[in-house]
Amino acid sequence: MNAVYDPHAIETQAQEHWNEHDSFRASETDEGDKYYCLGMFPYPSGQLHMGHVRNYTLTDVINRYHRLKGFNVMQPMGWDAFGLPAENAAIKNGIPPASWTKDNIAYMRGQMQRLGFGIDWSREFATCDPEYYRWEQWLFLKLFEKGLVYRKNSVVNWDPVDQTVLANEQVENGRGWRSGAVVERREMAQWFMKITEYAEELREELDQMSGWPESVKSMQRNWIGRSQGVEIDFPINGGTDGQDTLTVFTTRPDTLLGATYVAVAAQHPLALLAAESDSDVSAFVEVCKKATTAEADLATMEKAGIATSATVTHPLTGESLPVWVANFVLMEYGSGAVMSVPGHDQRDWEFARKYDIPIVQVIEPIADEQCDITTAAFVEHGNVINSGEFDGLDFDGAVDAIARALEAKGAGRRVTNYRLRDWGVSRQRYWGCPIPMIHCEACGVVPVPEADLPVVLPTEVKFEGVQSPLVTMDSFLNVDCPSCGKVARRETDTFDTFVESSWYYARFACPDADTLMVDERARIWAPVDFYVGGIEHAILHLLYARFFYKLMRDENLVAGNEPFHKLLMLGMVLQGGKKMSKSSGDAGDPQKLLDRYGADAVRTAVIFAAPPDQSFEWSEAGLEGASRFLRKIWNLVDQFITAGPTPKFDRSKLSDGAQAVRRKAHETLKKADDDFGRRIQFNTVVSGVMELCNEIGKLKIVDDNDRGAIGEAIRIALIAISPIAPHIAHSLWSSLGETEALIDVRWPKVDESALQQTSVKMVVQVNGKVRGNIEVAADADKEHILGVAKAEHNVVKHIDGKEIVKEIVVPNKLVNVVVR
RNA sequence: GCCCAGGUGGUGAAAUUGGUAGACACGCUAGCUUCAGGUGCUAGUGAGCUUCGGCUCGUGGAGGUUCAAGUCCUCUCCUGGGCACCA
Repeated sequence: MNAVYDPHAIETQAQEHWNEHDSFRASETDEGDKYYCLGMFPYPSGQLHMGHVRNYTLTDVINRYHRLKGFNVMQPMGWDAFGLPAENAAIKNGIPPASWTKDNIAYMRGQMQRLGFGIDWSREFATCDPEYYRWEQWLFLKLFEKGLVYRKNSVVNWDPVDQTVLANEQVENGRGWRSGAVVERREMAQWFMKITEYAEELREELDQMSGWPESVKSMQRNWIGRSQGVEIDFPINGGTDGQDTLTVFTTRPDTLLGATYVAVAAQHPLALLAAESDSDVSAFVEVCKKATTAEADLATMEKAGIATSATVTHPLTGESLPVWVANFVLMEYGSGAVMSVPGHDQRDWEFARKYDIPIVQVIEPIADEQCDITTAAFVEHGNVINSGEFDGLDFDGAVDAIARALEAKGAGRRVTNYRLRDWGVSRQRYWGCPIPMIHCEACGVVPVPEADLPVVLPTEVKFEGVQSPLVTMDSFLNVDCPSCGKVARRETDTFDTFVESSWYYARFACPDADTLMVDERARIWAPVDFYVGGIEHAILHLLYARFFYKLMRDENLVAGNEPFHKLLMLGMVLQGGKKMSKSSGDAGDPQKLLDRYGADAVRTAVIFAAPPDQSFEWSEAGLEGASRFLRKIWNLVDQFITAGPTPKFDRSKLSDGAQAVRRKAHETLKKADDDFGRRIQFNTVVSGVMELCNEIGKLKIVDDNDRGAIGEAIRIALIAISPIAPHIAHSLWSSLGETEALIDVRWPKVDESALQQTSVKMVVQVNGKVRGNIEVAADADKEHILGVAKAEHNVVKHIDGKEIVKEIVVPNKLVNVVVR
């Protein structure tokens, strides 16, 4: 072997070995239980950033560890290839999105190969391949047949200057990012998937998903947002046949008698009706149109509203309540109208204060809680007051009594409501999967016949302005109506790119399946055993993917109900305290780090920097240390080999020093196994191996028997570090004279006898403060330990002449003597 | 605004079940080696005090539970992620 660590030479060699032996080719028939750990596939933005390196290194570590444990591992890679950045590049540079994307993929694939990931490249695909996206078109048609897909109007951000729909990201302070024009809300017919049909299953199953972090399950639960309450009909005074009741949903029917007004969204039919005859209302509705569709903006904006001349009748008291139009009521949620109880809802309270609407108290506290509705709403549950026959009831009693009273009058009903809305999948963009629908003047909307799939997205396009080229492309647009045969127009909207990422993990099982979305191999590899990706995907992507898995299950394509058995949410790699983005420069580009330090050092540094679930600010500082550590291992093994081959050894005849190193080696092996397999914390594996190497380096070897034990310790260090730094481990392993390549080796067994200690060090505390250290026999009893502890000279100083109140002995850890 | 995380030395972090806070590294300081160095090695490195034995303080902040709290409870501040058309 070379005496100097040369990462580039050994990394090339190791990768050549793996390629020649097809080490990462996954086969359904290989021995061992299948294991499928997947990192969320990347958007091919140009080059890898450190977030990618971290994600796929972690995935590679987990998969390589499972290889060592004898599993049949499948590690694929693909490309989430549709999306906005490709269009932006096309608009800016005139390069068609398809070729831009292809070039990016080629470059990033090269970087991944350079990093030595154990990927089965035979399974690679990009979501912009028609052979891939044809199957989501196929599924969409199936769902259309089943009634799980429908079309309705929905609000988008409209840029009146560029005449285009904007993504929320493209709206900056209410203005279009390119034109600077004030963005408007505009209604458009869009395709929706009925994810709400699966809301209960998606919610309920979370309780069984023990492999998912509680935080993610909690976020999803809140997102689905099941709430039980009552739907109440308020008759509209002077209403017409078409519009004679206003329906609201509330989770607090116990406060119904405290309602002093009702509020509707600016897009609500009642608001639009009022706007026709009232110019002030009309002006307010216009102002509300000039707002983005983002919920965060709605929630933080100044609450505002306007009274209409309309009134409704309280279903129980018969009282007349005014109807207000308010900017904080969401048309998308519930019925787009709320009853307002300013005494017991803080937002209603602030609104009532602002507009001088009466505030009535109908709930009083049970215990000694603060309640003064002149200063704030009282939002806790309590007992009903000022509510006639319902007075004195507690929350449950009041909900029940009021619901029954409403039901008896036919003015309300108990319902379960979900916050989750159906998934709008239409995007008015070019670079996406065409929605397989046809618009015929005579027949209306007609699905593309299955035999005509895929509807291929034309890739030879010229961008003129910001509009999708499809809209003006006759060769794409014009099509014979499948129903009547007359000339019709294709749908020019494409799918939300979340559709592609909702099922790609199953396609990796069988990327070449050409007669089915996924074939029987998906029943072998799916579900994914371990899914790894950024915490920013905790809700949307993971919820849509779960939804799609159930859709595929219902088409008899996959086994089980959930796509991801275990889930690891990575913290973000930050830059300047923020999520890394393409625009933040090349500081995140790993290329120059790879060139300078090599793949193993980059991998080790990114693993050593922080535990996986923690966000961290990227810095190159760790590279130097990682590189130094690898050099240290190299030199250690080099010195060892120079002294000759590894002799056999008798574990009973080791020197004390060699015995201690051997114990450390087996401790490290045991801890690494636990860290890799159970704790999913790999930075401590690196530090563990560092400690082991430090101890090996310090030991003065006395004889050949000791040398045998050191040879064992070195091998343990190499195996333990191999998932993280596989190239150097591969190289040194063969330099040690091992004939089997490290990639084919199995994780060794811990020798429990090596872990045994004859004596243990313990800490002695007096009143919880450390006052000394003692060493006692490992099997010493409590009395003996206490005796030694109380004899320790510094302990004596602190207990002398005091009364001993309590003595606590925690075996192998500490003694605490409590004195007075 | 709502939901979910996180906050520990100069820096990245460790402390797994309530039991020695700061392992392992980076950086810095001093010394040695080499000497051209992006080299290697040794020692020191939380703050303050010290009679050099030790002592006091210390995990964003305030309170609490406990023999014992980074860890559990209550409140609070700050930072990050998500909020349905960025992926």
